[in-house]
Amino acid sequence: MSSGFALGEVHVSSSPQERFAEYLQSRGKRITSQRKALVDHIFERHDHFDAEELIDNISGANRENRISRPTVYRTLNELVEAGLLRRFSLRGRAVYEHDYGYPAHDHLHCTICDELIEFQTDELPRLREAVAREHGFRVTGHRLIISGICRDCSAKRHRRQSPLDLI
Amino acid sequence: MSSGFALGEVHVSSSPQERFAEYLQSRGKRITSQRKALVDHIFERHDHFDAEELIDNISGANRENRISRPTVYRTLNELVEAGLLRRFSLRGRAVYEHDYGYPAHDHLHCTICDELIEFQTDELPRLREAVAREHGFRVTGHRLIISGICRDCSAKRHRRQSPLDLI
DNA sequence: GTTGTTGCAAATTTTTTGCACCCAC
DNA sequence: GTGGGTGCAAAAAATTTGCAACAAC
Repeated sequence: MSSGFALGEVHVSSSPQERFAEYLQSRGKRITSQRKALVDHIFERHDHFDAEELIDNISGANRENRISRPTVYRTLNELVEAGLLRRFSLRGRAVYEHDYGYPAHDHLHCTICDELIEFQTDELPRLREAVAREHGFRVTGHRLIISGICRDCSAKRHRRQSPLDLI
Repeated sequence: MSSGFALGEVHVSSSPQERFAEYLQSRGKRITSQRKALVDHIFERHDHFDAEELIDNISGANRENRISRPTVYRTLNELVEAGLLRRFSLRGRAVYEHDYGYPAHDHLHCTICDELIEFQTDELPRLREAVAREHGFRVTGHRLIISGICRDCSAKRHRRQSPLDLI
């Protein structure tokens, strides 16, 4: 997926690359090859990942143009700030997912295989607002994770589940 | 609040101390002064805390009978396993709350003052089951955190909110 | 007395930071 | 050319573990 940072183009429904470029420019930050490579890589496919995974994948793909661990962490923070990624915490470590061009959704988390399954319901926004109104709370977001055992793991084993349920 | 580990008593609606004692016994684990002190201290009042807070409080109260950091962590894990505490993650570190004698509830999290406000709704369990059924998922729990700005912080400042929204 | 527990120190894991060199603007 | 970025190594923060002394059973 080649994708330059086309700037000065249409400002409607831009790509994540363009959005990130706008964000960087608006802050006087620079568009570097590392940041380009990371955004491209991250938005090539939709799924959940953590910093370690990203570092491994990037290093595996571009052996000579590898990106350092600190830079990956710094860029992930910028992408969250830019509103392109969402971050949450699972088993005590940060997990990221696209927050761009993807409908709001929540997750089922299998405590056995660690898989995240997305689901969507229109009841949440309603509930969110109702609760917030009751408490004079100004909502900016929410995070719902339903934990349990997925269909596959239920079928595979009938052993005890992991005691480590750090959501 | 004095509270021994009265064993062999009624098995209905026992205290957290009793419940923990039962848990320990059932696993061949031992009832030690440290574990007693921790359970007593934790269930003296209802609120949210993290490991560091607990260590500070315990050390402040019992200067001579202080409890080491590793023991606090180990006991917290046991209390979670025993079903007496729930653990989740906020801003990248583990937060605990009672899961005993306290109705199921969820949280509003103020990203400014970091306060947790509890709320309760009977819609969640319904929603949870509906979603789970749809995905062949066996639910063991859930975690909903609605983030935003609480009434007080809204009143106090009209500045920007914290960019660090690691839920 | 046996076996699990504690405290210490050290290791691990995840993430951040200081700094000299480098590169986008 | 200049100010922000990168990579390195090292620090920080949170949590876990190995082990010898110790205490509950």
